Amino acid sequence: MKDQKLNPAVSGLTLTEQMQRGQVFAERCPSRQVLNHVTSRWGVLVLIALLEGTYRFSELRRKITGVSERMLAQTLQSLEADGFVLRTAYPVVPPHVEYSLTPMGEEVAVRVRELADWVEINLHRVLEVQAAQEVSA
Amino acid sequence: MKDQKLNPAVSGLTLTEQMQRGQVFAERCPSRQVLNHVTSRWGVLVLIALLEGTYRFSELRRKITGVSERMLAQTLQSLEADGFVLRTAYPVVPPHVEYSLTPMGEEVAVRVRELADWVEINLHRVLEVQAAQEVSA
DNA sequence: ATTCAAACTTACCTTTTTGTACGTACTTAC
DNA sequence: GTAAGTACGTACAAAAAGGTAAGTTTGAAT
Repeated sequence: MKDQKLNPAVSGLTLTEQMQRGQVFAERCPSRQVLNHVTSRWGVLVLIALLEGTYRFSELRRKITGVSERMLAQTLQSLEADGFVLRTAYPVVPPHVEYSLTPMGEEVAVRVRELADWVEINLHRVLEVQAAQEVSA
Repeated sequence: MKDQKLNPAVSGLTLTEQMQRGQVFAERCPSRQVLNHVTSRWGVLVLIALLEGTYRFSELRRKITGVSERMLAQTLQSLEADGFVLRTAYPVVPPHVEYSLTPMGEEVAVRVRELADWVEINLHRVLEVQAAQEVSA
């Protein structure tokens, strides 16, 4: 009931949400780990890529410039373990494996993409700040 | 005009945004670095914390359980360099320094918090998936 | 006189993450 | 018959991130 004491941007959360909120600040909360998976260097890019549709392993590798096979495999596995990515393997030779988002994966990916979009769109503002600080430094 | 070919979640972007989109997939794009700053282990937590208001260094340290002084200082510096965090030092002894979000910082932080909120609120779903996979593994 | 507190910085060391290179199994292309 | 493509696993090495502990500065409290 003392919601108004908080920053206005914080209001709009239900009581349940309020109670859940703040757990990330706790050291041992598993939410930190899940968050680390989706915000990991390659996790972010994989999620955004898969929002566009289904991709094969090597297609993803070509799309996400700079990932090693090892890292891509590892990232996909952790996202699969969290239930964000669906792996479909067709038992043919050469192997054919498709990756897509689960419904839950889409939900996170949308948020991740919004963040990435903001960064891309506002990148020039950040670069301006950085440039301005170099001068005054 | 062929927006409909894309995943519906992707539409709603302007042409300019469409053109900017995809730069993150390029290896050397600076947006990747900025993204790494805000999605870094401690960066996420600092941004969310500062959405609640202004904090002093040691207050942040107590709030974000598990950060070392070294990491907190480093994180704050990179966020300041990107123009997301405003550092205000009062020349008194002992030192008094306040950290808050710049307008630009609030914009990112809101997105970061939405992502973190989703994770916290849906954590149980993730844990259920993880538990189910352990059985079948 | 000694301790404490703030907000760091620095040196040193450990842990985690990431990359490189190679191996695998099988088939198609040259 | 040799190379290439597919989707990885694995060993080793380098790089990056992170932690620990100590030092700094100055005034106020004990």
